[in-house]
Amino acid sequence: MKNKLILIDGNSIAYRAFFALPLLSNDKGVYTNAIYGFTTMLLRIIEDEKPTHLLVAFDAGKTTFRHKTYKEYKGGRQKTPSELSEQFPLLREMLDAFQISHYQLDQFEADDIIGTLARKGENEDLEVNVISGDKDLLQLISDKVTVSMTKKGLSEVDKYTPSFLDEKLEIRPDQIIDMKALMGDSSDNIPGVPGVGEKTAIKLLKQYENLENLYDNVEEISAKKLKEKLVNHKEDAFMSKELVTINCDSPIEISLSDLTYQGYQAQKVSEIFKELGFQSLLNRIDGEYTDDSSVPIDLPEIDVTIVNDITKELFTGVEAFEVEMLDENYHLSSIEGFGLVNKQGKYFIPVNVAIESDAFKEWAENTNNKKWVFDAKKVIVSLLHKGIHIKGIEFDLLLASHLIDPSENNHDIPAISHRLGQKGVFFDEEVYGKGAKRKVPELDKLVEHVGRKTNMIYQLKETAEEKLKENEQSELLKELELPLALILGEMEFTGVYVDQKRLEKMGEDLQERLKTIEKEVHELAGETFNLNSPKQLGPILFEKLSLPVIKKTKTGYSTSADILEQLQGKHEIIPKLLMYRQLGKLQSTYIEGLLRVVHEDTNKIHTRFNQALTQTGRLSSTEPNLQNIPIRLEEGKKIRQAFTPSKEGWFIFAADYSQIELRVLAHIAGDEKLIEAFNDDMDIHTRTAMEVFHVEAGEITDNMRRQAKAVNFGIVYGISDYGLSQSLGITRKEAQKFIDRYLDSYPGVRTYMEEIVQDAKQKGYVTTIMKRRRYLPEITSRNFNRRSFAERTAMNTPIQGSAADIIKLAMINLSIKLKEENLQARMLMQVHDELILEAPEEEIDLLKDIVSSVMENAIELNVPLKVDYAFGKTWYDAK
DNA sequence: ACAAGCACGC
DNA sequence: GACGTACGTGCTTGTA
Repeated sequence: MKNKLILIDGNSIAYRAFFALPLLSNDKGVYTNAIYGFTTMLLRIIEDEKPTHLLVAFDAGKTTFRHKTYKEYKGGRQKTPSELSEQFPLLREMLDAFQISHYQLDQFEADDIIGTLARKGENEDLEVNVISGDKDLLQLISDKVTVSMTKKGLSEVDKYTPSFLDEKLEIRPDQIIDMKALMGDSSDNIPGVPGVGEKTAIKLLKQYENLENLYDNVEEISAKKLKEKLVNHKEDAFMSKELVTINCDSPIEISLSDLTYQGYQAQKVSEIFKELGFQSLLNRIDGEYTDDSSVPIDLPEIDVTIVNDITKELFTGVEAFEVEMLDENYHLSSIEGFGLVNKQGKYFIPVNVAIESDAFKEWAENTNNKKWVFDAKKVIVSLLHKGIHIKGIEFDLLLASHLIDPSENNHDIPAISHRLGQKGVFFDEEVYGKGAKRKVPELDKLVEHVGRKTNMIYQLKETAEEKLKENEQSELLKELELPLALILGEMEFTGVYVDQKRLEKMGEDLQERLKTIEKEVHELAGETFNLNSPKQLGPILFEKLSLPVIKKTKTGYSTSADILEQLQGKHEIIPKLLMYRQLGKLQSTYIEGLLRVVHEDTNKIHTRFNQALTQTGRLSSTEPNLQNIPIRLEEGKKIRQAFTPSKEGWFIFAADYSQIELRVLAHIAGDEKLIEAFNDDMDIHTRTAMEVFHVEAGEITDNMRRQAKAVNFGIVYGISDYGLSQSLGITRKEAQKFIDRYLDSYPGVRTYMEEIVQDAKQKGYVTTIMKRRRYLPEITSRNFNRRSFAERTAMNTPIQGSAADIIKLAMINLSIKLKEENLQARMLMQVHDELILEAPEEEIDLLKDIVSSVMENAIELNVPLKVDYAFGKTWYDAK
């Protein structure tokens, strides 16, 4: 049998594994996902490919010989996340256990090591296979060298041979470097020729073979723009070619004979698997060494007592408390048990023991008993479902973690504890399994897990509070987010009544109209197809009906609404498709979707507001999302007729802030003109139009106001010139001109924008009025796009985040006021800048005053806050 | 189970 | 025909 050499691009595969897998960690809190992914791949290679020679090559360090050619090589790259870099030493240990050679070489990259050894192997007549996710390596392909390219994830690879490459890209292996030289590579910061992408590069190479010949004949290129760019960036192109060319003659100190692979020692490998917690991989190892006494977990022991009888003595007045559920939706999920940790011990309380106990209820409902929890709102709501009104929550680890750094997207107890430097808790997934396999484990496992989690809350409270104190955010948690959690919990528990009959009736009407339109579209198309499938629709529009292609997506033709709108008038199928889309959305998301989440027992919708998710401090809403119920188009707005008060004779009352973000901007920026505009209570879009177009109020056309509105919108949401150009259907240059003129008109805003970016660069973060924080590490990136995005975020987050702070303050004050006034009125929903309540008729007049004054006075700014309100028999009518 | 494409709100 | 473009949630298709 022929000898087989496998060369693995270590960095590339580790990166892929890291991003493809969830952030797993073992019982000691060490992250293991990249190692796990890497190892499964190794096992598969060893089993399936049976290599005789094997090597894993790594990149050496920061600088390489390529940096001499180009200082900016790989510039602007995001730093390797620490969660990944900490896995590399362990990965090397793993390779040692497998007795697999691994190698790195100062000043050279893994690519060069692989290239050099691939050529050597080829010369010795070995069958060579390179494994990587980096397309640059395709240049090594030959009759004897194949390259396996990981696709999404790790389990799938494309095996590139010369013929496969020809089939895919229609070029030869040696042309890869010419292609890359023309295209550039933004991830490695290789410039290439701007405006040339894969398609153009290949077209050029088909005609001219290589870069040198292309430039010898550049004069004959007819496309003017393209030729100009090629000529202007000739140097870049040749330098890029040099950069992407793999050095196949690197000064390596190892030879092929060092790479011989003779199998691994099962014992060593299984030891390291156990250390890393790779239970599932243990039985994939050959050899006699197996240890079937279930693997002991060497987390420090934890002693959790199961409580079967609750007495007052169980409580000390300060305890960590946890409600354990397997389903995210705490309105529906059953409770598996409660965790309780105090200075006396760690306890697990079975559900019935707790809720049938008077002592438990007394403890929970007494505000003097302080509770430290994870996700206060979940605790509040799940106990409300059991008739218990828990009070005295003075710390929430989830909310604290989100305030400390909202960009962390994992706020599980294990993830937080890892960040705060504590170990000793499992991920839910490790204990419960995932997907369809998720289930409640045996009691002792459950008890231990709940005990560990609750203990972690107990342990981490101080550390988290110290961090908050450092950031001056203690008040933000205690006075804003925690009280808000209680209010949101009550809103969710109260729920919103929906008129199901009305929804069903609307659904039936829609169904008929959809069917009619579908038939008409099929007739116009001359065939039946699935209207909901862009994949099927694309070819019909752009091939069969020959409509002009405006935009393509990765997988085919774009058929999005803005594209279809541009095709209006070209074919009578277009308006029908747009109507079908509009009605189909209503039917699936808002009629069927809402009906699906109505609770049987209450006939109401009980959303969940996520208080610890967004980067700016806004809330979000799920199951259902009550923050995106249609309003713009009349057809969709009718959905709101199904949202009605829950009691006879009551009304829906809705109040919204007028232009709160722009008012906040006026305040923060201290811009005189903008402040004046709001003091005079002017129509802000008209005012902006006057400033931007230098005309008097009377001369403003509808179109000017529309454009000014889009610019204001852009300022509020931090969109780019590109974003503005899209929303106005103008060029990017024109959009940029609008932005410039806006900033000329409001010089205070310009100064603010400049200063906040500088400030963010210096501090690394921006803050809101209430000291909410958002870190912007990419603001110093050398990558233009990343940096620009961070800059816009720096400008926008204080505006949007402060607006979010203000409405939260208003909700807290309103809740207090409603109680003081002994009103039955109650809040039901929050939609970023508006509050929706329900109230008995006799309270409406009072509410007009109370709600608007509480909202307007939530905070003192140097511009007035303005609130509009309305009420009606349904949400639709409250307009 | 997951990605892609699309569409709704602020 | 470039690369990526405010924030979210949730639907349907299509492939694994």
